[in-house]
Amino acid sequence: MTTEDTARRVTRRRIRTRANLLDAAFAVFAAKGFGRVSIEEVCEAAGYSRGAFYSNFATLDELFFALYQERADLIADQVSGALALDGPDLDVPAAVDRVTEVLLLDRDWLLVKTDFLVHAARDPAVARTLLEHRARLRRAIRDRLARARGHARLPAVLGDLDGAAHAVVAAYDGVTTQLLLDKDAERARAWLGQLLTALLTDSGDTAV
Amino acid sequence: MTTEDTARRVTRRRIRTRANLLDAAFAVFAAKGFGRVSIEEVCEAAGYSRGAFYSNFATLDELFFALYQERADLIADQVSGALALDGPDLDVPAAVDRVTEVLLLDRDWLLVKTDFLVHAARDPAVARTLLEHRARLRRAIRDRLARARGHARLPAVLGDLDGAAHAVVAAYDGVTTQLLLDKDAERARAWLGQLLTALLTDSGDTAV
DNA sequence: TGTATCGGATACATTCCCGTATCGAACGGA
DNA sequence: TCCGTTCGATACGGGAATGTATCCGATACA
Repeated sequence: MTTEDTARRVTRRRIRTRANLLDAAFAVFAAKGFGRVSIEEVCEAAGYSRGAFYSNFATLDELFFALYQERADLIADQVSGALALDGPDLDVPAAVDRVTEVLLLDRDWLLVKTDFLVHAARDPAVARTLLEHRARLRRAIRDRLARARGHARLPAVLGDLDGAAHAVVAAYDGVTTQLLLDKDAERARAWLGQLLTALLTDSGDTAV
Repeated sequence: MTTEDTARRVTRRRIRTRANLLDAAFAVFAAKGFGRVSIEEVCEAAGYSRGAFYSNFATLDELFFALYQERADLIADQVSGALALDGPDLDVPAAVDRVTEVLLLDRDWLLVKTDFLVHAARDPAVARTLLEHRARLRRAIRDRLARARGHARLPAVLGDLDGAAHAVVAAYDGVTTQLLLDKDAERARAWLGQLLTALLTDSGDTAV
């Protein structure tokens, strides 16, 4: 259990401290990579002593987990929101633009997210969490595609809607990898758009 | 400079030791992740003392770099070989099978490669090396596609052959990410096959 | 086979970081 | 305002990993 079961007066100060630690940790992780960061560095960046850290977290892993959870939830909401904006007809380029705004724009988040992936790849319990987040993302995409059906027929090879959603996520992951290396966000967005168009349309037309 | 300029008698023993250190490091990195591995652990796994390490490498980063370079070259050769097997007509499923055999089967390599990606994402010099390796991979793919042209028309959205090669690599990266999490290599291979079919064929037919 | 050089083991000093225990101050409720 | 609780700072001991300096056995070459 991460959270204590004993009932305690939860102070505002505590909440603020915790949030500050998480924010500082995000910045430090993004800059140096999770594997190269010490507890002390996080505390220093946040302006606290190690006592504050141990009062809020048991290990750096625990903090990292909480950090990921928090930010991933935030982003999942934003994506859902961005996908919900359209009416019943799916304007692929516009939707892709809005979504990539959320998903590809913040390089720091990509870095931290990839650190977390590496972490999860070696820890089944952590992997489960990440897989759930990805499933949530796919669900949002699938629902969006379902609403737009009739306008865009999917290529048969992808199978059903779940297959298409899977493909979208794979394309996102692939573009992310390249973006991490070349840092060219504009190109990445254009690329993702092309990939999705190629994947989601039957004929390869640029408009759906 | 990594290699010394001074001329020295290069002993066989040295070569063997270096290779042993690299092999041991690969295993340890795969198991624990680069960020969580100490120099001592590598030496212990290889059956040497730290003296041997410092005699061959200056830092753990340097070893990691050499390790990646070595293995990546090996794999690039294997991929090129696997792609060269076919005749002028491109049998997509067969080619994909042969290539994924190399690219997706060794989970340890995927883990280490992702560690290296994370590393490269924060170090431009390292990133350059990784980008070059990816460019080499794309070149092999592009050449293969070029040889097969006329049989398979590419979707217009991907642009030219380079675009198509880029898309193939992106698909590979995307599938890799998922594979790291669910460890289902069989599914990953099937998935990659579907994605490539969807990306590389104009009509979405399963055969080219 | 002899010998000069090389490679790796060992020992050491040092630095960094961790986790805990304790204490004073801030806080929230009455 | 007062008081009990909680939060975070400080101080401490300990462990682990680092990098270096030194030494001895292994190795290549005559």
